[in-house]
Amino acid sequence: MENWDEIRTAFQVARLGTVSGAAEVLGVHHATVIRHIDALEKRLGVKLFQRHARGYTPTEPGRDLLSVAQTTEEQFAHLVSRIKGQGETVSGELVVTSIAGVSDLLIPVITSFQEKYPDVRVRFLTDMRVFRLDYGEAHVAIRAGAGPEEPDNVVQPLTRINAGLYASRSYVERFGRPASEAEFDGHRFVCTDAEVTRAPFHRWLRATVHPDQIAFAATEAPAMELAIRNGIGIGFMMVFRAAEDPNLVEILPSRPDWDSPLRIVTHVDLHRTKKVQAFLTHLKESAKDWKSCT
Amino acid sequence: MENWDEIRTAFQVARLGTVSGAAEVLGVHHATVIRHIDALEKRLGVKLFQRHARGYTPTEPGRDLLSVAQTTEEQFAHLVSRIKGQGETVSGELVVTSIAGVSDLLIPVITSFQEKYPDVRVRFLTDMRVFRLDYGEAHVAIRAGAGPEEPDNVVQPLTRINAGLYASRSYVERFGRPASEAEFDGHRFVCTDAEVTRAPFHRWLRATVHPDQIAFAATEAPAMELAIRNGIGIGFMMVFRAAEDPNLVEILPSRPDWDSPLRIVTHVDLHRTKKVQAFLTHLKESAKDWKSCT
DNA sequence: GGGTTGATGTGCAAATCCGCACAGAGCAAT
DNA sequence: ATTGCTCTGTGCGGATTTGCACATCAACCC
Repeated sequence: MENWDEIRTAFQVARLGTVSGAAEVLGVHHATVIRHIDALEKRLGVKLFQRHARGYTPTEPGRDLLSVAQTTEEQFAHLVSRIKGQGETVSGELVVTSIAGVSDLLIPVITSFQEKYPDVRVRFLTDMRVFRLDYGEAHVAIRAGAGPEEPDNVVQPLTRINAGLYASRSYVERFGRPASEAEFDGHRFVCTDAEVTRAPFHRWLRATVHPDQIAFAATEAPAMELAIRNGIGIGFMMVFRAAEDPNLVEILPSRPDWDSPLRIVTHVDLHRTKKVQAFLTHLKESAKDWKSCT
Repeated sequence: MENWDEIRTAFQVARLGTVSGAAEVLGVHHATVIRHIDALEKRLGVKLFQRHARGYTPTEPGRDLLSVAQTTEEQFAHLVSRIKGQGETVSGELVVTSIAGVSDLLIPVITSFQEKYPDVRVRFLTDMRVFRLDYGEAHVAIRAGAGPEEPDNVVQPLTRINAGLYASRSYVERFGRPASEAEFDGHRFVCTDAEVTRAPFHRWLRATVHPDQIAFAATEAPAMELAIRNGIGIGFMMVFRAAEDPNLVEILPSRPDWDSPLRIVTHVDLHRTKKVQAFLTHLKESAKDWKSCT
């Protein structure tokens, strides 16, 4: 069955009983209605209406079409009200993606967001690969650094995430605590295994220490953290994570060039919706509290 | 929601994920599909798809539209198969109308027709007024005489229905039995009360006997029959009805100009359908058996 | 890395569709 | 009976829609 518009026209004719009435409701000329009916009947090979001077009386197939199209119209009306309504209400699905390193920060934000908007079903995705917003894979992405972005993505700065150079107490007791970069000789370090990294502190560490001093390298941040906590070597950790562990010692004072900017990235089409906007404001509000722990 | 065709276009795009694929399925150019989507989104004020170089990914409203339109397409497909199928099968409703006088003949025909086609639900209407086939009031009408018909009605002769002049035995015992029209003086007659009647035998009776001889007049045939049976006077009855009553005496031999032709009338649009054709052949077949009792 | 494939997006011409005007016909009421 | 109103039906001019061609871009394969 092709041409749903003709079904809609026939539906109004069957409902109202006259071509003129249907034309008025549909907002078209009555000649158009006649032509739609003629075309539809010709394709079906069945008369849908008995024509007479007082109007069109639906035949049995016409009454069948009437009842089917009646429910169709109601379904479409519900669909439109849902679609138009959901552009203004905060409900449905919200897909958030981020680098794994900040999931500890985001989970409380998402939790409180869900408490504020119970109708929202949040999916939180973390993966090695970068999710593509223009493929509809996520509504909001939290990314680090100043990498390139798609042209249709709107980028907003969120906060700066501070990294610090830490070692465990057991490491310090065994190897001592260097007072500055000059005393790094003979020390062991923990670094990322990835050849290319956008994290500025890792680039700094690579440039500062000799490759032989890298005692442990891993691709994932949790493994590196565990290595530092177990005393394998000195390495970078998020300040807010290290603060929770009294067994860690800050080796050098924090430096601004170790900071990594966090960006909020959304697709331009989704950025305007109330749902995304609600999450963005909630996220930025929550980020103010992060300052205290970074 | 106006313009159901655009919903259908959006449905195919959401289902297939690409504009090109939807265009091929719909049998239109892909530019048309793009314009339909653009127009629909513009009117809804909501993006239904995320556009990217590999195709269109439906957003949450787009997926909602997909599921709604999916069921719509199935409903329409079922509707079309029902409509196209019912033009070829004998099922559904069949409305038959006739003058009240021949209902005794038609009821057995309808009964055997229903036994032959159990899926058919027959409505048999008899009324004083003439039902209008072009208003869709009935599929088949059985009418008497050669009255005028609507231009779109197709007329077929069914049979000739014979009327005879009868009186009850009690009347004959009391008033005698006229051997011919010449001996009608002093006799009492039963006739229709309607000023205009299409029945030829009633016109003949009006023209033959003096109005004062009409002892009983009624608008409905059963009343006249009862009057004849009760001996009020001489009157016309259908031969097939009088044959059942041994208490009736035929006054004059049947004459051809008393016959009334029965016509089958159908609307041209409905005449082609299998359902109507099945009833017509069944009716004509049954009418052959009537000859024996007329 | 370059060619190829298959996708989206846009200007322009053609075809289709729509609206207007008018004719025809039936019903109702005066 | 006649007038008036309403509804269907059709030819024609115009406007919207469609199709075509081409540009562009991303992904894939050799």
